[in-house]
Amino acid sequence: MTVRTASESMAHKVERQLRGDILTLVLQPGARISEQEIGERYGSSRQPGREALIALAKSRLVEILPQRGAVVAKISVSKLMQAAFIRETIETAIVSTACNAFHFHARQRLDDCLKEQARAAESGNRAEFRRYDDLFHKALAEGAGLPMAWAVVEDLKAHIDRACCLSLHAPETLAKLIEEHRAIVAAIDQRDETAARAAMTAHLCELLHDLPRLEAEHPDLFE
Amino acid sequence: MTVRTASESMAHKVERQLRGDILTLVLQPGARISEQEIGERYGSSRQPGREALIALAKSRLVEILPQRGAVVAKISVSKLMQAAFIRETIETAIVSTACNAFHFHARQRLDDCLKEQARAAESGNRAEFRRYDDLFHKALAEGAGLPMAWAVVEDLKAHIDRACCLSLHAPETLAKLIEEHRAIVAAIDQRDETAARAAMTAHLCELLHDLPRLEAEHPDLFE
DNA sequence: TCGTATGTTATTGTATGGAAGTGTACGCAA
DNA sequence: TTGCGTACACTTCCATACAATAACATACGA
Repeated sequence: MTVRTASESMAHKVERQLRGDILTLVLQPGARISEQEIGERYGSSRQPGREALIALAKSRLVEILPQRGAVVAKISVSKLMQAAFIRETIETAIVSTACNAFHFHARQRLDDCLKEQARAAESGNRAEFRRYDDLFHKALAEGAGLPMAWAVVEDLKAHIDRACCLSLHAPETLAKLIEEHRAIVAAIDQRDETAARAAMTAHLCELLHDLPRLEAEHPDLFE
Repeated sequence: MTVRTASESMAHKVERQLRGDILTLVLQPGARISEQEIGERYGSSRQPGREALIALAKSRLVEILPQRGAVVAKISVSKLMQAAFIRETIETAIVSTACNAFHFHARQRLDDCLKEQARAAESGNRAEFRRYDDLFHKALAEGAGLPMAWAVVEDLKAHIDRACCLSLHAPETLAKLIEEHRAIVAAIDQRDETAARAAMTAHLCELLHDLPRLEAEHPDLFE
């Protein structure tokens, strides 16, 4: 037990896997989880499980009830709307900045992401699609010289992602998302701040359309 | 040992105190700290010390060197500038929102903060002044219906605060800060978004003037 | 029946032992 | 002197033992 793979600590591994299972709704909102249980689930003792829970509680993905246990946080419309608002605020500022100065090597990464994302969309690999979606937004932030901004957004995004997981996007929706990414890149290349901000806003709004329907269909997963 | 005071766990207490000592430069940037040492310093065993270090590493206030120890993060101009940028982005969005709708009970809190802050400024109590400064910004966010936004800003603010701690403000500077707060409130009362955003931007820029001087005077505290 | 007291169980919170990793000092040979 | 190898000290990281606490069930008395 506890054979550490090269560089990643057990605690970090448990945290990463637990976060993944929560974000993909493998662990459903409202589920009770204990440190012990989490440790066993991912092949460790209580201690790494405990650290994972504390870490995820900081992102508000789990709620720790003192002396009693923890539960996977339910999807909160309020938290989701706030996260979406803050995300839009930050990401529009990112693309604004990107229009004025963009690091060369990050520009290349944007194209790579677009390509890989298109491939994932074709093969219907949603996990891969999402991964490159994240990498795209990360590359935008880094290109604008604002890596911390992505760290903030990534944390907020968790609350949005679980809702996204409920609304299974059709292939044409995936294609549309890629097109929106292209529009953002085009606006940055032309240094057109107004267009870039508008493109980013449109891109992020995409996700909120279905929210009322989702809540109606899955009332038990919402707060 | 380990007598828990009602509701706060030892781990949480150690984290709070350690954060305080780092933000006020009692623990200087660059200082090496171990779990053991932190535990002893605040009267606990290694475990709460460890949890505190992990928590503060998440806010990037300490850097954990795997298998080796931890150091108080040096003040990074890059992180500081990014934090300031993101903070300004979020807080201007907050006051924009506040102009369109502001919760009544939070409005009262704003006035309370202004009053208490003025009192702290007169008596020269800087810690108290800061505390009400935070509460003011928090009340703004909550009044706008965006408590999560404050949570994000509060975390980012840490990087800015340490630099602020270096530049000892004169009493007239404190008065000026309060005046800026008043201007923000006035703009919100008049529902003047443009003025509110401008007032907030001016208020936050205040802090960055001294930065080059500070870095020159304390090169060892910077990255 | 209702409310209170008590015991049981599950869980966290804390302390501590031990394994493994990292850097350093030292000795020794070339 | 320089380079190398070994031993050592220090630290994290994980596992586990123990204490404290909250919730629940159950028993008891009014």
